[in-house]
Amino acid sequence: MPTFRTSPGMRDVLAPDSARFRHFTTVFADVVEAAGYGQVIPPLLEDVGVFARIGDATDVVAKEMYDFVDKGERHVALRPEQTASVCRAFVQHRPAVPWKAWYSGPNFRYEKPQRGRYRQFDQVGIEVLGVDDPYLDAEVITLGWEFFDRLGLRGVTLVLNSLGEPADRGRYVEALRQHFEAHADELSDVSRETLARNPLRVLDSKRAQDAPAIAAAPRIGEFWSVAAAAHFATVQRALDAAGVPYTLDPLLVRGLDYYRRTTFEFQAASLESAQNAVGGGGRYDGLVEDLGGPPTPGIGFALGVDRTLIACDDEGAFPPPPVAVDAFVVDTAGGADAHAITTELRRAGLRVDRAFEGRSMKSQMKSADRSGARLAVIVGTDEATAGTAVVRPLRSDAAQTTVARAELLSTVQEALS
RNA sequence: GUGGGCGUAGCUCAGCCAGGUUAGAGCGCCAGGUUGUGGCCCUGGAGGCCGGGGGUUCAAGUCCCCUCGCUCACCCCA
Repeated sequence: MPTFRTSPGMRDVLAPDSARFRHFTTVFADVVEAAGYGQVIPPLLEDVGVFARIGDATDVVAKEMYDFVDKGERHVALRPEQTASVCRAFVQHRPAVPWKAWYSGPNFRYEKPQRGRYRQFDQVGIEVLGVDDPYLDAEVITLGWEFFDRLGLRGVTLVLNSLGEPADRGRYVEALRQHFEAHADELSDVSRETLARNPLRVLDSKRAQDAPAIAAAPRIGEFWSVAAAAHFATVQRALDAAGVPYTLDPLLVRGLDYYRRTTFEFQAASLESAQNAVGGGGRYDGLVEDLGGPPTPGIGFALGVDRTLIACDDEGAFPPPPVAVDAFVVDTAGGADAHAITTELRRAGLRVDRAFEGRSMKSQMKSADRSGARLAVIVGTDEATAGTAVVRPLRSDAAQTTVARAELLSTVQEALS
C-alpha cells in the first residue's frame, strides 16, 4: 500500500477522464459566452465572512467549512461555493451592470464522501448582477437547459418554484413552523431536528413518515405578494415561449438561505433520488448588499460537474473524447532517430508519440498499436544506416513503404490526409 | 457525525463460512515462439509485509478485538 494517498473526499482525475472534465468546461464556456457572459476567476480562499451569509443555519456554513487562521491572523476559508465570491468581487470592483459572469472550478466542503459527493468538487455556473427582470430569470434558466442539451444528457428535469419576496418567505416560514410543530409527533426524529433549525427544509424530507405532514403543510403560493406572483408568472410564460419544459414544485426549497423569489433545480432521472440534483440556482437579491455593496438584484445557478458526469455515464451520454496520436515512431537502432523524427513531425503540427528504452520491435509495435496511431514510422538498423524510414499504416491493409528521411514528413502528411 | 458492505498481484477478483504443504485466476506488463513488424494464438517470466496492530491456536489470508482506508446509505447538498 502506498505511503501517501489522497485525503478523504479528494481524488486524482487521470486521463482520459481529465480530458472529459476539460471538455465539459469548454462546452459550458461556449454556451454562456455566446450569451454575453464573461469568465470570472475568483480565488479559492476568501475571508470566512464572505460565506457567512450563505446561512448559519445551513450545514455548509455551520459544519462543513474548511476554515483556518492564516499566518497573518486572518480567518479564511476555502470556498464552499462561488456565488458569494462572485458577489464579493462585484462589490470590490464594481463592474458596470448588468454584470454577466461565468465561472468554473473547485469548491470545498468537509462532508462524508459518497457517490457524487466529494470534499473537493467542481462546479460551473453563471451569475448576473444588477438586473431585476423576469426575462433574465428565464434567460439564466434557459441557458442551463441548453447546456445539458448540448452535452447530450437527455433525462434532465427542470423543477421550478418561487420562494416569494423576503417578507413572503418570512411569513411562510413562520406558518410552516406552526404547522409542523402542531404535527411534531408525526414527524421523523430527523425532521424534528430540522424543524428547529430551518422549517423550510422539512419540506425536503424524502422519508415516508414525513409525507402526510408535508402534504398537509401550507404552500408558498398562498403567501406570494402580488408582485412576486406576477414575476413568477412571467418567468413561466417566457420558458413556455422558449419551449423549455419544467415542472412546478411548491416543495422545492433550495438549501442556501440567500435564495428568494425564483428558484430552480435540474434533476437527473438516472441518479438516485437522494442526490439527483445536478444543478440548482435562483434569485439572491439581497446578497450583494449583505456583503457591503449597494442593493443589487442577482440571479444565477451552479452545476455540479462530477454529478453531471455520473449522470452522463449512466445514460451513456458524453463519452470521453478519444485521445490518439497521429503517428507512433518505432526505433530499434538506438533511439536517436526517433527523437529527431518525433521532433520534426511535431513541429509540423502532428500528434506523435514514440517508445523508449530500446525495447524489441514487437514490443514497440504493440505500443504503436495501443497508442491509437494511424501510422507507425519504423527505423531499424537498416533504415538508420540507409537514412530511410518505413511508414506503415496500422488501421488499414495498405502496404508499408520505405522513404528517404527527407521525404518522411510529406509522406506521413499525405498518408494521414 | 450515524449505520451497512468491503480491504488478497498494477487492475478486476477467487480463496475465508467448516484454520493445515511453496497464496491463485483473468486482464495488463516483460520476453520468446516469428534472430526486423502491432491486432489473433501458444509458452515462459517478473510482480504479494493477504490494509495496519494486537489476540486465540501447535499452526491465521482464513477466527476474535482495535485501528486506518475505500464504498454505499442517512444527514446535507451540486
